[in-house]
Amino acid sequence: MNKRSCCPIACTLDLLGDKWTLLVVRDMLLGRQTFKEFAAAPEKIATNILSDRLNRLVASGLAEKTPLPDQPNRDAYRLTDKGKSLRKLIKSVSDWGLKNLPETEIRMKPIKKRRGS
Amino acid sequence: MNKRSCCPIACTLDLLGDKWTLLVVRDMLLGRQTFKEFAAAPEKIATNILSDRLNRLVASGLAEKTPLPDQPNRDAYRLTDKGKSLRKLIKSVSDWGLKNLPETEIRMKPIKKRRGS
DNA sequence: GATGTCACTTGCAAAACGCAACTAACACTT
DNA sequence: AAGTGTTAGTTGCGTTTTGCAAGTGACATC
Repeated sequence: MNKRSCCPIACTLDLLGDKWTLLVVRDMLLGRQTFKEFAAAPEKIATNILSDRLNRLVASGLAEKTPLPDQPNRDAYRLTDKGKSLRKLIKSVSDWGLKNLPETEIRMKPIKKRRGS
Repeated sequence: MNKRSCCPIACTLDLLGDKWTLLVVRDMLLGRQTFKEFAAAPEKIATNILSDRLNRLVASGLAEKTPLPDQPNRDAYRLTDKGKSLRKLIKSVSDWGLKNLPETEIRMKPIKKRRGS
């Protein structure tokens, strides 16, 4: 995508500024790894959008896709270090929402670790 | 808009999750107030989008619109306290961009205060 | 009276989104 | 071997949102 300006806010929004990308990153931070797990989030993302967002995250170096060894034709999507560095940003978003938007609460739980994570 | 879930991240994205809203808030934090000033940002927002985003910010209580006393038919858009509380979130976005995206830098300057601001 | 500025609105084409249906690859059951 | 189920998508298509250019109305200035 072409940059709109050199502003770090504008450039970050070029990458993450939509309604779904950060939610996928949120789920990755909570330990979710497979297509099915992301699709099971309470927001009900459409599968074509999810597919697109996962590909973009990989293309931009925020996540990487690796085959799950024990299950054939299944891939795990995991955050790279660059992707993990979004934790603070997401915390800020979450904190602002909790403080300023009524009826928001944290309900999603981290997933227990699995082999290879 | 209907909430997608009770997650504070999802709800915040319902409000701010697009490519333009946070840039307008950024400009407001830098002291910009009028339609023309927002339209002059380096990202070249289209006027119909700008008009829509200003109305949404007012509707959601993040900004308020007041007539400029000295200039007829001109309005100033200013952040409410709720809107100003986005400063930390925007700082996180900016910090992440500066650290992780090449060729980003802070170039925009705060505007000198004017009467009534 | 003509021109310019500001804050929009309108029209229209292009892109993104949302939903449902479909497919390919493999596993599991009978 | 055939049928069923699960996973991870893709495809089609109608709706919504965006982007761009042009137009409008109110006022100010020349």
